[in-house]
Amino acid sequence: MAMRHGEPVFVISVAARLLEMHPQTLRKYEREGLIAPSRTSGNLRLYSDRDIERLRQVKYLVDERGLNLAGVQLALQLTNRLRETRSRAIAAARSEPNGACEALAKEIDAVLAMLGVHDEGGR
DNA sequence: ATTCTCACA
DNA sequence: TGTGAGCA
Repeated sequence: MAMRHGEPVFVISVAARLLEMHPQTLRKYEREGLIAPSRTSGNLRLYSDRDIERLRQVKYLVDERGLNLAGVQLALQLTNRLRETRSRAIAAARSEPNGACEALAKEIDAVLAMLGVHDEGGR
């Protein structure tokens, strides 16, 4: 009934309530380049469930780990590169007999977890 | 009723 | 950082 990912969207008040954050904070994060919600033709911000997950990660990094926004930016970049590297490791594991790539993927998952990525399916 | 941007202190 | 004006 609900497309499991990608597009369905929430206006800022709903997203803020879901995340227990203020709409103002969400706007600021966008200004700082941490998130890029889509917009309606009337310019209203629309947050997808992917955006919500990303925002959850940001919240974790800020509240639990004490990172400032520059730190979050870095963490987000590290997350992207780690995910890319992880998919390569998975692909390599499929063509290599030894379990080295599998182990590598596991290690990457552990690092992603440190960055606040509590994955759904992973990737 | 809500959200948006901009401006001011 | 927060609050309010004026708009869509």
